[in-house]
Amino acid sequence: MGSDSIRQSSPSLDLRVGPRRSPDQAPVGVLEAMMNQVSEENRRLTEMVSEMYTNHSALRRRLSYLASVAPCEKGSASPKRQRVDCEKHAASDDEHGCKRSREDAMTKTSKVYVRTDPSDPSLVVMDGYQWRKYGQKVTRGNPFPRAYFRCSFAPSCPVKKKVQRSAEDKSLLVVTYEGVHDHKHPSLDEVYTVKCPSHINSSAPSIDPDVTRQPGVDRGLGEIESPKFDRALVEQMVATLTKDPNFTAAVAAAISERILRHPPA
DNA sequence: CGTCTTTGACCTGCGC
DNA sequence: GCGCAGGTCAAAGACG
Ligand SMILES: [Zn+2]
Repeated sequence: MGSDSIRQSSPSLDLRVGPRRSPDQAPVGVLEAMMNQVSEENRRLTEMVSEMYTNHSALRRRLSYLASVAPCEKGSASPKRQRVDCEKHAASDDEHGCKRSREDAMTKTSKVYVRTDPSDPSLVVMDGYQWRKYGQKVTRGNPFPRAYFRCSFAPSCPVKKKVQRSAEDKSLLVVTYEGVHDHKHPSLDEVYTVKCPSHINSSAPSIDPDVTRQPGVDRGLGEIESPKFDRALVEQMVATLTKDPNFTAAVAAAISERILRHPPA
């Protein structure tokens, strides 16, 4: 739809001259315009994330209030460990006395639900981080195995996650994150902080738009940032991405990390 | 060849 | 102390 506008290459756009540029017929201005476009979308997505964070905080306050008014009780599957259902988003770990022996102060847990294809037996959730599986167990009360992952993006990162298909809803994956990453999100945060000055390396799975955002180089591209065009494109992107469970998982992971890093109140 | 997955063995906490 | 269940280790194999 709006992609027509991208293809219109304005000759006034190729201002930036990189150190190494392939002299083929590739419209550099168009590419930079697209990158600028993507960077703007990325900025909007960040705003969306922070907005979602705000909403989440409000919902959490409300949830804790409701929980304090009417303590949850829904005896369903297993008589013990049922409490976990009530404290699903508990970032504080001192209200229940279960397993806080090893690094108790540093382990913060969060639970994320990801909708996937029920026929897909893999427990891999693409949330942007890099995980290494180190175990799998069949647990009681659930015919589906639980997979154990460790963050392998940074060698010293203490974060672990458990992934298990819900016994009730086969299309639902329950992802339990434990700990806080000691590094940036490889596909979200890093995009906004890492500067890749001379060339674009494509090792990261994400887009890296900020090459055009360095101070002093991205002026003169403002005319492409038509707000109307942006809105249509972003809305289309959002509509597409929200259908993607992997994207949902990535956003959920990013939100969880933000909450864990900056807990409300 | 390095990295990741698989999987059985092992460790640990907890209830009885 | 024993048994059970959850969590982790590590050797072996797969994969690029
Ligand atoms: Zn990590």
